[in-house]
Amino acid sequence: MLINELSKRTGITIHTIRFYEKSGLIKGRRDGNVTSNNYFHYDEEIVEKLELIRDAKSVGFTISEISQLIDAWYNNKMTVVDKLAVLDEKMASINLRIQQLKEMKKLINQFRETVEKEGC
Amino acid sequence: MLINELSKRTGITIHTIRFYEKSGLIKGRRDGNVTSNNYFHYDEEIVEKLELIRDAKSVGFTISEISQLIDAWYNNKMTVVDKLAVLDEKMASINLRIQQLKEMKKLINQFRETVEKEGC
DNA sequence: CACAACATTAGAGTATAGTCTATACTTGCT
DNA sequence: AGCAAGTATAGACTATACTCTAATGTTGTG
Repeated sequence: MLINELSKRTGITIHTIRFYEKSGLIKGRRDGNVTSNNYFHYDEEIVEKLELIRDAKSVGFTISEISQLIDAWYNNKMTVVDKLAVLDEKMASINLRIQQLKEMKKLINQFRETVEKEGC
Repeated sequence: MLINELSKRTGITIHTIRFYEKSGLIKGRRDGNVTSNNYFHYDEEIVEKLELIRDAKSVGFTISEISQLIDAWYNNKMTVVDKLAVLDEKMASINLRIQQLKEMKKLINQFRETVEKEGC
């Protein structure tokens, strides 16, 4: 599929897709049979990657972290050990973030109680 | 205390403290008795606020969200109802984030299993 | 009183992550 | 053929959150 369809499939704008491509997160391929244009083609794997990017972004991962994650998942040049190391590292950072969020919840709950008392 | 001490107490650089001050998150007061300089003075409440800012930043809140949170907590002009609304909203966004992180964990675990299989 | 250390303001610079514009070429429909 | 819609590239622009520099004035210690 071409970029327009990819954009519609994923809900990510063409501009942002191009930005991700420039950033090295995804890579379209050119059709060797076609010489009249240099349009990029994208397959289902790219759709998957963009969905991963969206999910990873929503939890606060940076482009560079997502890049590592995509490498661990799709890059065949990486060894299994290296891939697992990346995945474990990301898992640890997610666990840390969950822990911090839970502490923030506690804090806000304390705030909340004080504010409620204040109201009486 | 002056900005240098505040910086040492909180571990936040003077530059960043000044940036937060310009952004309206904190506000030093000037000593009316002193006319020879216009140094800002900061009290324990400011230390608390900076700690809140650091915690809130670590879970991904933006300056503008943190600003709302500080208002809900310290601003006496806000009604209790408005304060609670802000706190509830922040709590909801934290819960959403935790949910998203848990889904990301699931995803990474799936990745992990596939990679491990691949290694055999 | 010299002078290092500290304070203030204004404004420039950096990094991240887009977002948009201009220019130019290609494709598909009539 | 004409023309709207799609595509590519380069580069400008924006927002957020710092980070740093320069200029200038103040304070405290030997």
